[in-house]
Parts: sequence; C-alpha cells; structure tokens
Amino acid sequence: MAGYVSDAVIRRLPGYYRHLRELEREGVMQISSQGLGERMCLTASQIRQDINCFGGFGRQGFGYAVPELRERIGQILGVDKPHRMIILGAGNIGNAVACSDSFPANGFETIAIFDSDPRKIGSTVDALTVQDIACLERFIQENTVDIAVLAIPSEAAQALTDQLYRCGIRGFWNFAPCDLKIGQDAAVVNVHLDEGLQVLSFKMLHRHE
Amino acid sequence: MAGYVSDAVIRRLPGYYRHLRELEREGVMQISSQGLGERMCLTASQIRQDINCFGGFGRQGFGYAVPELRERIGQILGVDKPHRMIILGAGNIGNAVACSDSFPANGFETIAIFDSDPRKIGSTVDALTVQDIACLERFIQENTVDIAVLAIPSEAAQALTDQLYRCGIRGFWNFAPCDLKIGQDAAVVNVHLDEGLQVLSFKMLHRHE
DNA sequence: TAGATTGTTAATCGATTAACAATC
DNA sequence: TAGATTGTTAATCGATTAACAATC
Repeated sequence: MAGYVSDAVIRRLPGYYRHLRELEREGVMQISSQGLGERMCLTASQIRQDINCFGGFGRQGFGYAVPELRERIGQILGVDKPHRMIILGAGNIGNAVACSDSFPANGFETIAIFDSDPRKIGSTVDALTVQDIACLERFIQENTVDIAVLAIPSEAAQALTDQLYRCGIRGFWNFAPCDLKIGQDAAVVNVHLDEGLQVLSFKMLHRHE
Repeated sequence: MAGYVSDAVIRRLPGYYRHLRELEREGVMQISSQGLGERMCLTASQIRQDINCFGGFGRQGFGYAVPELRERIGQILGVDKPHRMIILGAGNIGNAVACSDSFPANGFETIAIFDSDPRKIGSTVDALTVQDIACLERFIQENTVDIAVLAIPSEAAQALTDQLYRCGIRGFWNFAPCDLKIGQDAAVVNVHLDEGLQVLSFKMLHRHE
C-alpha cells in the first residue's frame, strides 16, 4: 500500500488526522482538497500528493469522505490500535505524562512508571505506584510494553535505552536533551523542549528581518 | 549579518549549540566541519553552508574555534540574554514547565503562573503562587514578559492568545493541540506532544518497509 | 612553502506546485 | 451530458551535496 513515504509527509499526517476529526465533529461529511487545503494552510496539490502516498481515497468530482479518510489516516498512523507505555523517570516530565488524560484518550496508556530515587519509589503518581528501576526488566518480561518514555537526565539516557532495546522495546519517546544511538529497527521521536525554546528565542530576535 | 535563513537551518541551530557546548565541556578547543559533521551526523558541506548563513566564523586550514563558535551561535539564537516567561494554565504541563530547573538554567525564567480554576488559584507551584487569570493584563503591564507558555485546553487557546497579543506579548510557546492565528510579528513554537506520539506510532508500524 | 580546511559556486537531489487527462 | 475534482505527470523551487579556488 505505502511505498516510500518522506519524513515531510509523515510529519503532516497528525495534522490531517486532527483536522479531519474536527471536521467530523462539526458534521462536515465531505471535503475537497481545495477546502481542506484552505483550512490547513496547505495547497490543494500537496494534499492530493500526500494522500495518494497511501492510495486513492477520493472520488473525482466529489472530493473526500471525511469519516472514511479520517479512519484510513488513523489506520495509517496506527492510532486505531492501543499503545502501552512505560515511563522512565518520575520527575516533572514523567509525572506530567503519567497524569495527562489526553494521551490515554488517544490510545496511549501509561501502564507503569519507574525511578531510581528511593525517595520516589513507592509514591503514587496518578493511579500508578512508582516502581524501582531495578524491577524494569522483569516488568517488561511479564507485561506487553510498546513504548518507553524517557523522562530522565541525559547522562542516564543512553545506557537505559540500550537496556530497554535489549529487552525488546522498539518505540522510544525521548524527552532527554540528547541524541540516542540505537538499532535501525527501533523508532525514536525526540521531544527537545529546550531546543524549541531556543528556536522561539531566535524567531523573536530575527522576526523583523 | 544574517540574510534569509531557511527554517531547516533554524531548526538545526540548537543542535549546533548543544554539541558545541558538549565539546567545550570536553575541553575540545577547535574542530573542523568534518569533525563536527561526524559528531552530529551531518555532512561537512552542510555544516559549512549553515554556519556561513551568519558569517565566516572559521579559519582556512584550521577549522572553527569551539568556544567562539558556541558563543556566536548563542548570540544568533538569542540565548545569551535572559527571557522571562509566564505560564497560562496550572495543569500537568504548566506545572512541569514551572518546576523544571533546566529552563531557568538556560536563561528561560518563569516569573508567574496563571489559572482560571478557583481551586488552583492561590496554591503554590515551585516557588510561585498560582494567580487568577483575571489579573493577567495588569501583571503584564507591571512586569516585563517575553514569552507566554500556553498550557491550557485548545478551546481557550485562541481567545487567550488574542488577549496576550493585544497586551504586547510576541513570543508564544504553545502546548495546546491546535494552530494559533496570530499577527505576523509574533513568533510561535508549537509543542504538539500528541502529534509526536502519532508519528512514533506510524514509525513503529511501518519501520520494516 | 606545503597541507589542511574554509567559503562559495555549481551540480544534484528531493519536495512542492502546476497542469491536465481521467472520471465520478 | 456538463461540471467538478481527483490522481498523476511535468515543471519549479529550494535544500543538500560536491567541487574547488582562496587562504590560513
């Protein structure tokens, strides 16, 4: 179905999914590439190109059926199936991810949270008890885990990533401000919050040029 | 000094800054585009092109002086000067940003946090007291605020952004899962965590293709 | 001076946009 | 059928890579 899909297209997919869900909620049942483009600030041409990476979901003279296209893109993204996450690090970020209800609402459920700090182990975060990171490997053996959320300091990130990879984890959501070296069969998404702030600083400084 | 700089280059700048800081910490005083490229998984050619957007910081036959280049990129990013942030929304994300000490360590200081929920107003987050969002405009008039951190639900984001813009705020770090419409002279960086998770889901699903 | 490496121009590659035949 | 809009090919644009003269 999908041949090679460029990173540029992949990064736009969640935007399509979000806008189509909004349209669905608004009761809009069909939309042309033109109409969707205006809404998303993309050209109609780009929208047709993007969607056709995955097959011809439209009908000539009509456009796209909103609920169908939303569903197909959901399947392409893999968000039609649930994902089980464990959080490494019960600091500010780890806690925020654990407590958020927008992730489980979108099918990403946190099933455990780990830390190495004895003062944190045993405390509760949302409905979860912080577990000792020494129990990590056993937990992974006994439970299905799709995604590891790295919410730990940079210094610990690479060693922990290696350990998780050895345990079979292939999805990493990395909040540590570092790059991870990992096997090609693993998927990594970095959330470098500090870099986002620096880009914001740059844009503010140079916005009149 | 800097003519037009593409978004692709801007997004790489924080990576340069981070790697140069690391090199400095390791005591490396000079580096060639080749050496930096290997470290950052970029081509030497791209590194020279990127750096030359901002002027000739290198020396032929020698390479780049690490501390000097780090400092210049810091200036280009604007992170040599402090930034003052206010957080809108004392939920999970707002609290995590307020409590993090990595942002102030990099010159991004949170000076206030606001919420509209009476149960949250008056409570303390880190060293700050959650203020009533009704007091927002007065606070901005009486204090220097560079950046607004939007850590509120999507429904409230646009109206609040409009209000902040009218009060003169021109830097927005948006955690709400929506696009903001705003004047061209404002700078916005979106942190769409849910979209990152969806990209991760996609990559995991399609990683063998 | 000789060697190394930049700054910069030219070539290539990939992504976006435009155009239009196919078709609902 | 006529009008609208897709799917797809061709043209354009921009970003990355290669090459090399300039020069430290």
